[in-house]
Amino acid sequence: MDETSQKIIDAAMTLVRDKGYVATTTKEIAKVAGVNECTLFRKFQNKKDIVLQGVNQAQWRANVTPEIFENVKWDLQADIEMFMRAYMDRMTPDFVNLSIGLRAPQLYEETSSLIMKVPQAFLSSFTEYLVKMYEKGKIHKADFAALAMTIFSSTFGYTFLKASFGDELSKLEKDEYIKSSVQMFLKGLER
Amino acid sequence: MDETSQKIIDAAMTLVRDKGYVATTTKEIAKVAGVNECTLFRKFQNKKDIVLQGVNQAQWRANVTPEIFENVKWDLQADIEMFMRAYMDRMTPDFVNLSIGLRAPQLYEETSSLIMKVPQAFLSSFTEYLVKMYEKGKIHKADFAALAMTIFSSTFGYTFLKASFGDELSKLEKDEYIKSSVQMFLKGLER
DNA sequence: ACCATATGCAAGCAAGTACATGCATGAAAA
DNA sequence: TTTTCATGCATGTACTTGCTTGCATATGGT
Repeated sequence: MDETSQKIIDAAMTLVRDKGYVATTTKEIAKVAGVNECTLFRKFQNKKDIVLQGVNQAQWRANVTPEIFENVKWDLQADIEMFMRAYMDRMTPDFVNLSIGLRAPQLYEETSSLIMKVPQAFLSSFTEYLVKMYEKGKIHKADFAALAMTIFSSTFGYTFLKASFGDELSKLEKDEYIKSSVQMFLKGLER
Repeated sequence: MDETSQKIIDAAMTLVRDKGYVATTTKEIAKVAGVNECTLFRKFQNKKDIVLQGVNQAQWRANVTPEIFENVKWDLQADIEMFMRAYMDRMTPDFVNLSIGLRAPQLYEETSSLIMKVPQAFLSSFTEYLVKMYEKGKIHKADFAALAMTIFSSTFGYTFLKASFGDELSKLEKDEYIKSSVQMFLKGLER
């Protein structure tokens, strides 16, 4: 990837994040990238191509993969905190807004599976973790997929609400939120 | 509000929900409403005006207000279930998608406070409820604003994820989700 | 010195977009 | 019956949008 193409992709992704795919014009992409508009079409087939190449770059993805949950300590409190923090550290407001900016009918088909990968990675890793904790006798029997969904939803929900409304909805800091949530989850899980 | 204007608003809101504000054209609004395009501009100042009048109509809002939480039973399990169900019944996938469709730079300033009202209503009502439950000696002392945020986030998160990905992310039904979540929340709250 | 390549610049094009207007028509109110 | 009003229809306007093209210039490799 040459420097010019990268500048174009970065400009496009930034704009999509800030105003959405449809509202992002090729003219503005060129301006932000500091290149002439026709250069866009020499480097890429069309506007959509720019964004699709962007979403396939590591730096324009929230890097939430099953691997980041590898070093679990088999301590419920520490591990749930780690899971939540791992998600929140990677899924920054920028990535939340980018995911929403990509929600255009013209793109949805090609990006939705990619966008879904992050929640999927979290959910399956966490469900697996709970099952193993049960096998170790550390938590009592329950519907682990459902509990994983609850804990993920609350993590996702907080992240999304913060990205959308900032401190206007809740002034609660990430660390406080995690701590207080985990306290409640713990008692519902421990045997 | 005459019938024609209402048809125009309904068409506009439906399209904004399905493809977003910027991608929604006046031509298509007219087509879906079954009127001539120029009629739009006889009834409304401009495209934005149509949508703004729409968001100010009750039927285009998820009717989540503090009043819906009035008939609490002061029974933790029943009440949390009621709170979650009340939100989910009103905040349908259609409303979730509409909220996202309204996220356009041209509209954001005038609609964000309206969109935020629903989470605000839920959060403040639920925090208030927890405080009263504490005063009644039914739950132990905790950071009630934080706990309310956790429970709301998980409710919001599930609703949003379902609206976005349907059953592809989780096949969990609403009722199962509520039941399983509340079980976990309960043990973390009860004294 | 020569040449390939990348880019800027200017112009343009076809389609689309929000919005406007003058006139005809039909239905309802007077 | 006459008048008023809402609407359709056709046409138009000013502007934007994605995308293209031909030519000039600069840069760096050989």
